[in-house]
Amino acid sequence: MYGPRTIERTHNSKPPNGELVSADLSRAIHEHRLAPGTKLGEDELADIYGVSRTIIRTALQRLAHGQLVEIHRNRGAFVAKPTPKEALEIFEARELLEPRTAHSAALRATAEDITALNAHITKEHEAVASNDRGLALYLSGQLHVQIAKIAGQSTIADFVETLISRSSLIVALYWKRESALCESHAHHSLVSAIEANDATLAEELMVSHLVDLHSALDLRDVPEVATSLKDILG
Amino acid sequence: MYGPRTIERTHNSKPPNGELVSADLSRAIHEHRLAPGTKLGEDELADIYGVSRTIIRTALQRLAHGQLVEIHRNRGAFVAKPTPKEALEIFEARELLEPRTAHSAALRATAEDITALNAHITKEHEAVASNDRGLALYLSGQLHVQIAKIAGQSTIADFVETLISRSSLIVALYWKRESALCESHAHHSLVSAIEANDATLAEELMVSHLVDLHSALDLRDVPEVATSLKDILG
DNA sequence: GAGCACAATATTGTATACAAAACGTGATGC
DNA sequence: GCATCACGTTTTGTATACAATATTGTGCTC
Repeated sequence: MYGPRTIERTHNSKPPNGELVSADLSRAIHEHRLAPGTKLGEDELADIYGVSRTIIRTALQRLAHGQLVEIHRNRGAFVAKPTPKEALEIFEARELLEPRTAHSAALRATAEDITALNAHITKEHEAVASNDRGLALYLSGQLHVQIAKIAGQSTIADFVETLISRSSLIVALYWKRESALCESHAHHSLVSAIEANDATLAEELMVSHLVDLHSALDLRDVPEVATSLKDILG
Repeated sequence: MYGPRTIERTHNSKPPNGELVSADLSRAIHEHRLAPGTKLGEDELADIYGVSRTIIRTALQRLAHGQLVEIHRNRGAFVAKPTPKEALEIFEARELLEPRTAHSAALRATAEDITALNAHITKEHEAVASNDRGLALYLSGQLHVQIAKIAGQSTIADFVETLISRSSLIVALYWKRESALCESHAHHSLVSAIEANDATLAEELMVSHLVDLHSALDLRDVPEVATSLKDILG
């Protein structure tokens, strides 16, 4: 089992459009409520969100572009399942981009940025404390996104955002130790370095943090989590 | 004037789907047949391509995700018009990613890769010789994409691809000298370095090539190219 | 009973119909 | 003369209907 796989629409008064639906699905994937390989049927989603397939379709296409879902023609949409090779590439890309964003962020961070980062860390702690593994995972990724945005290079921040999203899938598939998110410490010292405007230290901490994450993956095994039998036996 | 703004569908037997339409539009933007700011009306495009608005819509959304077009809710889709700030960011991102791809490409290039690169260069020369500025521009960008793909990091290659696309818009808006594409030389020496597996040289050549391109832009002026009067006077 | 052909079903792809929002035009009032 | 408002037109947003393709189930043949 893999925990609840339900998607629930938040009870907003307004009918959701494609953007909202994709955001909601994206969040569900981040939080591991939707496992890699899960089929995302259009009619099913249309029922859940109370909209027509038109909306669902645009949402799925949006997610497909971010490579969070794979769309196979005439076969439907599935939560993406990065291969070990792709996983490796994604982490290599992160190791290329993120140290630089940490460096820039340390140089550019304003007082409000620092406040926001610390608030974020607090929320992370709360999520861990209340055993909400999904939320903790999501927030953990979002901290990296936030740092990239502070760096003030929105183009690269966008890239980092997609890498973080896909990393969530990778964690779902290849994470080694069940002990899991002991990374709060890393995040805390990273934010401290940014707060102190110590760019070099921030960069180094980011490198080692990413190496840590990377080394906590087991990319040698082919993952067969929650997939069709055909994939396993084929 | 800005050259012909027509979009023409290639006479293929099969009716085009969203992917084909977006590829066609993308190419038209690359080749500067569609200027930044041009409105892309759905009905108009549906007529041109002989499909329903459904297809056009998915194509436009796809392009919007790649930031080649901007979609304003209830107002329609327009060919994107990067600001000077965005243009700067895009070139900074290229300067971060592409030297590394050139380096890796030099190490990894196979005989077939080299053949393809040289064939590409030949096509570039032909385009320049036949005064097909649009095609020359397109091919010029594609060489960078090809190098990124040879580097074998598909994630980063995707990033480079979007950066190249957007660079085409930037050239349309901010290119300084009309003399233009004297870069054939740069491409030729770059490919030679890759062919010789000289990674360090390839990286250096890429850096200087990008600096060259970058310095050929005039990012201080706010561009008002081919826009509606309202934009200018608003 | 195994394998295959074919029909029934379900799901996606595309086109169209309808609703809502923005735009343009022209009349009206100051 | 200018601004403003109201109406009609145009264009986009959403839902639904229909077509095409894949999947599943059934029965036939060997």
